[in-house]
Amino acid sequence: MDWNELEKIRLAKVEAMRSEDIEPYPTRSEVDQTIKTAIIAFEDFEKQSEPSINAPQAILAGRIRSKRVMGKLAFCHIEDSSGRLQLMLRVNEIGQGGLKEFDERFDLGDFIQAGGSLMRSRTGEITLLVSEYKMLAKAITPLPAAKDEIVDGKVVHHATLSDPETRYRQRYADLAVNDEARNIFRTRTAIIRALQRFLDKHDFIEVETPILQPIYGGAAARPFSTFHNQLHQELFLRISFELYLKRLLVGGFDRVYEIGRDFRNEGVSFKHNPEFTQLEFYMAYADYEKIMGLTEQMLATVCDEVLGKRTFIFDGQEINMDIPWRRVELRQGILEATGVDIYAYPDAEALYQAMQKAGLNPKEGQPRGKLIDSLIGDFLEPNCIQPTFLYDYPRDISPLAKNKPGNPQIVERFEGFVGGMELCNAFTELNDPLEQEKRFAEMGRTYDADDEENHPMDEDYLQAMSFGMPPSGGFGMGIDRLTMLLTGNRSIREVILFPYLRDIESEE
RNA sequence: GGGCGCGUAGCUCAAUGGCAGAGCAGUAGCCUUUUAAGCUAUUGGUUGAGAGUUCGAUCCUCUCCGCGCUCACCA
Repeated sequence: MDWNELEKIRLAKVEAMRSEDIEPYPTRSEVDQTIKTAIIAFEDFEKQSEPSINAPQAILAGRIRSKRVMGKLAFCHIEDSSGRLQLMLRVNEIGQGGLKEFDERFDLGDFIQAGGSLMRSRTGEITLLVSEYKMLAKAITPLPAAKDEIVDGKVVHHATLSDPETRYRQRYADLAVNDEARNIFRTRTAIIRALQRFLDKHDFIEVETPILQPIYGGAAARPFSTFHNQLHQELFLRISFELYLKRLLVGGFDRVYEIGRDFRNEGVSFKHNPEFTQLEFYMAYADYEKIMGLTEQMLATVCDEVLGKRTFIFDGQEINMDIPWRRVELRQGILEATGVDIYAYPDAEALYQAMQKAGLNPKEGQPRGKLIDSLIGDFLEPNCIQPTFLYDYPRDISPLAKNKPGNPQIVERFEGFVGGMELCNAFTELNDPLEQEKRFAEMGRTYDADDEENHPMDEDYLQAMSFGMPPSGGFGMGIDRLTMLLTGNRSIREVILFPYLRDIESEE
């Protein structure tokens, strides 16, 4: 490794410690509690009507985040994942040598273990008066944070790491230094737990299905492909879980869900990561109406449990997740927004002409479904700031959804929009194997033969359907998007620990 | 992939076609209740990479790399 000047100075400190038989990376620590438990213990001690003479003792460990040495006395703050605490080191307890050692060998970013008794400093801050300490792990590279200040209990950063590229590439440094970043991922975990609790409570079971698949499907997207060396077989990374989860409905699991990673070989942007996390669930004997209700309930519950309230701010707007959501029939929504009645134009050419007449600048050569998709994206989605369901979709873009009785052109499908973003997608599942086979074939005709979004015919899936699948409702939702909403982030990179970034060309 | 913008010390940022600066961090001191500690002194740069214009380029031009925003594709 190439070390810079600051790092060489710290390496010299490591050498100096080793030369005195002090291990800068000891194998074990004698920590006996977290910072949080120590603070609580001290507060309890103070509350006693007749305080015992001896203040609570603690051996704590954490990363040094600030350091103030003044002659015969030093303060520093250490941080573990439970919180932050001030240490006070005095020659009275640790001697001249002990303080000098701390001053000369310990830097911001180092992990330290400190034992002593808890007290309050003159300014009233709970502080560990240190009687013994040791290095737990020396940091060679300085953390990028300059300094933090605590104002009214809130940490204020001064010139901290803010360059987005460095924050994503060196997420460890970002997390070590930026509390807000850590909180985003705590929230993300809390969201997933809340979803699992909700679904578990509703008698769903969580399952795992293959990520490597011989045939991809369940969504319109280009896959990543890979190769099994020994089997000499091309495999795809899944683009959805749908087809496998529905096989489980055939198998007799009436309520299943999976939370996991999907992979789509598409453009990368602040909205799109090549791998992203989805929740899909399938519920036997439910239809899309029932799923709509469950969706409202589920997301309201997640808000309650994660945020403690139903409202949050996203992109400057307060969003209210109370039940019920606004419901807009797709045809009606498009008619009101653009004046185009999609039911009046049953094929791509007619719809294209109508859109052109309405001055909407449609793209040429698109199948009808894609044209309708673009109407949704351009004219409906941006206006769905408050939670909204669009429902009843054209069958062209929904090959796995069931027809609405009495209207063969429409399927029972809805999408949920929040904050101007598509959040979820659900439908009454098509369970007629013959109809499904027809739909797969239709897709093959609709798209060019070389269109990678073409749904490959999945014979085994049809085989499964032919055993009989109960009438069911299915649901899919982007966890990253939900996290973006609930943490108020417009960029997906803020809510993925290690977002995809281009390789930096090595300078060899 | 297209368009626009950005890239300067470890971090956050200045600056100028003429010797590249500040705060914090670092280093050496002083300092026994600080918390952006303070005071004194001080180190630190291939200005993203490469080429061009120029007496002289960090600045102007071009190419490349990366990031951000945006459009396209999608979730």
